[in-house]
Amino acid sequence: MVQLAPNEDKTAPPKRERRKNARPGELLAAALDLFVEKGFAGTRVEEVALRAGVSKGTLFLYFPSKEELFKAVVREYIGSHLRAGFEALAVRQEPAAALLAYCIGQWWERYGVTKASGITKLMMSEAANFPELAAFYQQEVIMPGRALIRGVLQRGVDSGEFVIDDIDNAVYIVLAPLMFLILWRHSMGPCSPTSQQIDPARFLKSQIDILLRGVMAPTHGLRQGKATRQSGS
Amino acid sequence: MVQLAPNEDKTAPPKRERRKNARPGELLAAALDLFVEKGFAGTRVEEVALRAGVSKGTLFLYFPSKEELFKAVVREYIGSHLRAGFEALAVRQEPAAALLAYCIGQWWERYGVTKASGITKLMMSEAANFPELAAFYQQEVIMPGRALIRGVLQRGVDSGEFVIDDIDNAVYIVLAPLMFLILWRHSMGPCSPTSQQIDPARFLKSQIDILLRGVMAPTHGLRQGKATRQSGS
DNA sequence: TACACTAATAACCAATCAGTCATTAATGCG
DNA sequence: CGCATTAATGACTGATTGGTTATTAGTGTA
Repeated sequence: MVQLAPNEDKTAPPKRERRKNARPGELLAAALDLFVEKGFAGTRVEEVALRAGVSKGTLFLYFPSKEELFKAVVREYIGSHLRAGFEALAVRQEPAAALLAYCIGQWWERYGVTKASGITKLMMSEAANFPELAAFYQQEVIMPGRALIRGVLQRGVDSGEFVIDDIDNAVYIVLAPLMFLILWRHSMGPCSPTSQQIDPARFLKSQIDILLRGVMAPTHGLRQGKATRQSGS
Repeated sequence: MVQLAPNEDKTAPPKRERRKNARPGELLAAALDLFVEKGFAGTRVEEVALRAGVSKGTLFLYFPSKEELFKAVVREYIGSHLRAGFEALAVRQEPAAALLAYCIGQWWERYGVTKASGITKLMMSEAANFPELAAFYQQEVIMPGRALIRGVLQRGVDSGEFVIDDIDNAVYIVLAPLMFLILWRHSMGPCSPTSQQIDPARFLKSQIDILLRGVMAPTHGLRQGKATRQSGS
């Protein structure tokens, strides 16, 4: 994998490697790691560069500033999930309740549990200090995300499955537990005694059951008593 | 109000004032303002001192470090609310559902809408970067807060009003929308277009109605269809 | 092998900030 | 009034960090 340079016959890799097309991806991956771990302000660009195996100067060769580096991370690691969501909304034809459960499940499995979800926490944390980043995130993530959930709910209303007076508020009621879970996982969660840990799957299931009960039209089912109950220790 | 010093016959107040017992409170108030506005790491102690009308050196005369200053702010502005909560739990004898609604209402009116709630957002934001502060907050706020809500829910279970299998999870289901609301208000909220603003009262009412529906024992009422619906534009 | 091109580097700059300390000046007391 | 006490100051330190740039060294080509 590492080509031996003849400068020293040991296993020493060459000091400088020219890999112009590999650098951006490696820098983005390193930046994601560190932004999630330490926040935007708390991350030093030199550390990002070092983790990506280059010097600080090289980083600025590929991204003009720390802010642009962050924006690139968002585009790379969040944009794809949103696109997948809209794709699902377009092609899946199951009932709206199932679609909602599916979306939330996918959101958790493919985003919530990953490192990338730290970006959401980071934005909530630092939006006030970096208004330009906040505006970017608002435009690039929040508005599409809200539109996506709104689309799911609207479909349920149109088909008669759901009865929702105030869809805008309902969108937030869907979002709140998801945001809370992410926030918790990336902030106080790791500091909590293990006895008080949140079980994400159980928490989400409870919330979704309660939520669906609240929006399902009376004519539709979901009458199983198991809704918000689990047998748990 | 300002005593004229004879050094200049203008309205100039004396350059130095000795007010040993007033300083801590003024510093704490200034610190709350700035911590909430800019976060812990983002706040400069000199700025806190200046806002309190003293020099940086004076601040360190009363608080040995920035971290201790923050802890003092938490004790001053959050501790009191928790004590009030436990007091309410001890003396109020209404049904548990009403007590829960009362607590949440009070929490919002007396904490959520105030500047102090920014501390909660701040901790969620910066816990990862300041483990010592996180541990302090865990001990001083989260554990008592959780115990408080747990107490309310437990009373409902004991009296037969509520049926809750997994009380620990239920505590988080009560907490999540509250945390979300605070987080939103102090982070992305101010960046949102006015058309997409959250109406806190409506949001909370919706969530509580849904929640109560989920935990009320079948024999108990709460059968009014108005639960999660409002006539809204 | 010699050369041109440019990816990569590391030293450098200017700005920022938590915490210190010698100095200064209110204040209360005799 | 005059002095001792101590609250308050602000200049200073040392460490950190975003961003710049002159220099160095891989790489492909002839």
